[in-house]
Amino acid sequence: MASASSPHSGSYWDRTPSQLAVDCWAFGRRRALRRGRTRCACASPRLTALASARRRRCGISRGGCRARAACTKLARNAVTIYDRQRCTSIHSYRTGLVQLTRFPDSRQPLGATMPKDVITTRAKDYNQWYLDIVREADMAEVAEVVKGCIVFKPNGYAIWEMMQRELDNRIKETGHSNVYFPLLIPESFLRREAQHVEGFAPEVAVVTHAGGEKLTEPYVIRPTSETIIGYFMAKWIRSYRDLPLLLNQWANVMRWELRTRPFLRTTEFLWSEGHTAHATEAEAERETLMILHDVYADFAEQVMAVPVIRGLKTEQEKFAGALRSYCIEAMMQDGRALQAGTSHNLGQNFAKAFDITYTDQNNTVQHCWTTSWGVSTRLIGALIMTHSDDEGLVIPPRLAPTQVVLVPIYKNEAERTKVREAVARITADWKGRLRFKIDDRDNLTPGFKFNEWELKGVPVRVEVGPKDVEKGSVALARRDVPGREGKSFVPQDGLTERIVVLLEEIQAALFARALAFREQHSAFVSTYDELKQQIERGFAWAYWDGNDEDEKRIQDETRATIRCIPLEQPGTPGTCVYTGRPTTRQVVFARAY
RNA sequence: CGGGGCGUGGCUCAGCCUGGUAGAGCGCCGCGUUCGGGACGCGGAGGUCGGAGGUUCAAAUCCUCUCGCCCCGACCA
Repeated sequence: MASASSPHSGSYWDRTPSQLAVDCWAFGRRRALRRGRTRCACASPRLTALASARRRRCGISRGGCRARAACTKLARNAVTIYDRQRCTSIHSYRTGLVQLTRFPDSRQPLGATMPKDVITTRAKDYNQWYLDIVREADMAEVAEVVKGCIVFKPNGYAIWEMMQRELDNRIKETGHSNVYFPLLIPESFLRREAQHVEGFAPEVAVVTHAGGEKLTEPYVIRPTSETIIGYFMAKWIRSYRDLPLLLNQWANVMRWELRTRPFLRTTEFLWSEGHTAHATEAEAERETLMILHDVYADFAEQVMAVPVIRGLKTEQEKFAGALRSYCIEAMMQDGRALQAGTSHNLGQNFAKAFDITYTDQNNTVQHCWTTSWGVSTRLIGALIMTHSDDEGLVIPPRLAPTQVVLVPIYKNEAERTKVREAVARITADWKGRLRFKIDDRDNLTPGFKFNEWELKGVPVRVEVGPKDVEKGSVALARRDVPGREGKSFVPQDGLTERIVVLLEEIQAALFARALAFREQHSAFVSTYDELKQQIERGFAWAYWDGNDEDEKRIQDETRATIRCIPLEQPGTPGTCVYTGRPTTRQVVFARAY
């Protein structure tokens, strides 16, 4: 990805809207202008070419212009420069010698704000598109004062609250209780489980001082809570009658990542972490899978409209300290995989490390079998990258904090009164049935509001203007079909019912679209060459009978990993894509976030 | 930790090479005209130029140190 660097470098210019690209600007300070010593500087080969053509037309010899008159003339044909983020003019002299005017073939008026282009298109730069959505939909802001952290702004946090609500319901319905454990964990706790410490040690933050003194034992800021919860479970569980112990915690955790991206990977993130203890392995396994299916996959597909593949992680990819890790994997619009949730059967590893034991019916002391599972604010990233488009965020109706926005339209006081009455009548029965907002800000034009709500992903927009008041109609626009195409005019009668139906229709359409995308970008591969090609497009399904080393080698060579061994297997025999050995097991390869 | 870039009104950035009055657009505030897909005019407020030293009659600009952020890589998923 090119970086937005100084205006003198090519990359900066290459990213400005093409037909507006700009050519050259006079620089130098006023004193220089007074002395007639202004130079014209040009950037990027294309712009240089444009500028020299213009210079020829203006009768200026090479090397920029020195004379005052020439400079004025040159500048008159120049255009202002637009900055990438706001696409606003960043440089125009209104005084002095330099009067910037329109570039002849530019269709945009100078200085006017430029719509569109505030979001980089997906085709141009997927990475930048993602960041643009996060910023323009006002979901989060990079907290530049705290490395790798973000501020969850109201629009982003509201989505998290919706996720919390839905997940919390499911977690409680399946018998779990919420608890809260300390943020700080004695460093020694982490070391008790060998694989666990190996997995997390490099990325924990450690508190060494407090109260003005060095601590005798440092605390780590929890990267996850298996250890401290394990410690307390050991105290709480005495007999089989205390089992199963089913806990969930809503918390923040910290993992010191080197490379971060809003929501997808941040130093601190919010999540739900479940921790349970059971009497038998079978029961723990049942719990692990139940969470995967009934809580995580169900939430992802039914609420987020994100189709997921449920699978088992390979040894390579499993949680540090787990017996087995299961996951749900989703496909983003660039064909890369995103792990949207994990559920681990921890076996007796933590039970042994923390001495979590119980006395069974036969008065024998046994180690418990524990599980843990989690989903995080990363889901917000999954949401964005699954449904959103070049116009902005798209939120599925069941998850949308605001499902419907109503924009009243009027020119004068008389119209305003009429429209307002109609709006009151129309929305009378919305309360309790729809999550809605009425955008009655009167310092903004309707057009601006349409775009803004589209940018923010509200699923349905209703417009009510004077014409609608006369005709008894409204304009109804659906976000999953952006722009004017998604707009239709419908009668006010029965509108509420119509919207309720439409919301479900949008929900289903989003899921169907995401599923179709995933299918189009998935393929079965039988050779290593095919595998290499397919992971450029999306998911590669393949027979697999390799070992850890084979897997690592593939990752080094292709940057792709085995995302999971899907739980649904075809069951038919085939040959391993890498080793050629016969097997019935298929896996999914992909590049991952 | 290596390589690169950047710190100037709320935001995005000019100005620095060649030292001499702090600039623009957007945003914000006020008034007026507008309002069915990103409106416009006029007026206004707003900046110890990241920090500390140094050079100089004079530093946003030159020198030294320092702090911070971003990008690419390494790491992680």
